[in-house]
Amino acid sequence: MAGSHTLAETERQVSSLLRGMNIDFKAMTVVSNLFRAANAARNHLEREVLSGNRLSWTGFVVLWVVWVWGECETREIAEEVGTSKATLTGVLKTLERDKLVAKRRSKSDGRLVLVTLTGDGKRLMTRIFPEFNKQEVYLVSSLEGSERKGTADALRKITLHARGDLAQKGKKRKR
Amino acid sequence: MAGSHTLAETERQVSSLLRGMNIDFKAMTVVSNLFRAANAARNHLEREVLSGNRLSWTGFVVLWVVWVWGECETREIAEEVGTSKATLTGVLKTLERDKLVAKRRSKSDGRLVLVTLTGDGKRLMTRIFPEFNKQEVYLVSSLEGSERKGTADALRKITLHARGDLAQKGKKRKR
DNA sequence: CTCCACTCGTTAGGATACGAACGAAACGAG
DNA sequence: CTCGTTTCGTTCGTATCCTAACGAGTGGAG
Repeated sequence: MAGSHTLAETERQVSSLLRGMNIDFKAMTVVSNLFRAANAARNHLEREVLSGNRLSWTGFVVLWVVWVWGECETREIAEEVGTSKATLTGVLKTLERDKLVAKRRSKSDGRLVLVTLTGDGKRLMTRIFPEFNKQEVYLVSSLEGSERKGTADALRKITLHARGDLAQKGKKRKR
Repeated sequence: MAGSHTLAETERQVSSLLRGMNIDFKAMTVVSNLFRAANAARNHLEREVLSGNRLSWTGFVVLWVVWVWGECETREIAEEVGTSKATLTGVLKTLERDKLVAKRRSKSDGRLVLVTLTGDGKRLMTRIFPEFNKQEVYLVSSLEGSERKGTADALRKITLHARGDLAQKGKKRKR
């Protein structure tokens, strides 16, 4: 988790390996810092908030979506959480086993499955979300107010850009 | 993956659920955008570069570390990659099966295992890393030059802050 | 030299993750 | 109504991913 090597050291090594291949180190730095930060933040939140409550990261995100938006179709949850349908099936199985969510079939469309929070699920989220947000505050506490907005904006741009070609690919798939 | 709901909508929902509990939405926004961006970027890179080469994300990162730094102890790789030792064992097994890395025991310390890239591994990295970097450039291409530096700096701050308590916990574990 | 605490990598067991293939349900065209 | 297509969630197979427990190797204390 540490990434003990300095950026400058890494840069020197990569330079000598790819001499004359025109590597953009600035871009590399932004992207690698993105993954380092996301990893570190996720580990922090899992350690400080989730593991003590027997919750996985994805399990928590699923609970959060259903908690905020109420009864959801599983395809909506998968979309919002950012996992495949197959993964969500497994995560919901775990959450259902732990009595945190309940599933039922839609009456208007027999293919759909609707998910709701149980009483336990609601109580759990009401209890731990404030803790979770407290740790979010901790994570960004080394950033100035203006820096937070700028960072959030930049991250949003990266997200949209990365997803851009995804939408195009979806359209192209005509068969 | 989409996250179709607006921030304002989400904020309204969360507000009504936690009325009077003092949630910091700015911090929530930064952190959630961090995860969205990292997820989207990772999916983009897996789709555009890795999946065509039968490489998993972690497998690629492991190859990258060994490629840049030369023969490595497995504990160093795990540290640098950010996974547990147990996970690395499995990933190395896959990479070894695909003839991309080779392992050998250290002679000076019989507990250590040293990992090197095979010829195939080196050729693979020499071929795909420029592609990978090209996609990194694509990912940050919507950011101004100054914005890139600011974002990288902010992400570095978050990483260090998130890891801060980890180091303390490590020290406390006396037993 | 003999313990013994410590550090390695691996294993065991369970949960998460994906693409591909599948069966059930919905629904348009004929 | 019937057929073909599409859209669901699930299942299957495989690969990550974690913690905990483990066996082997190390090295200091006595």
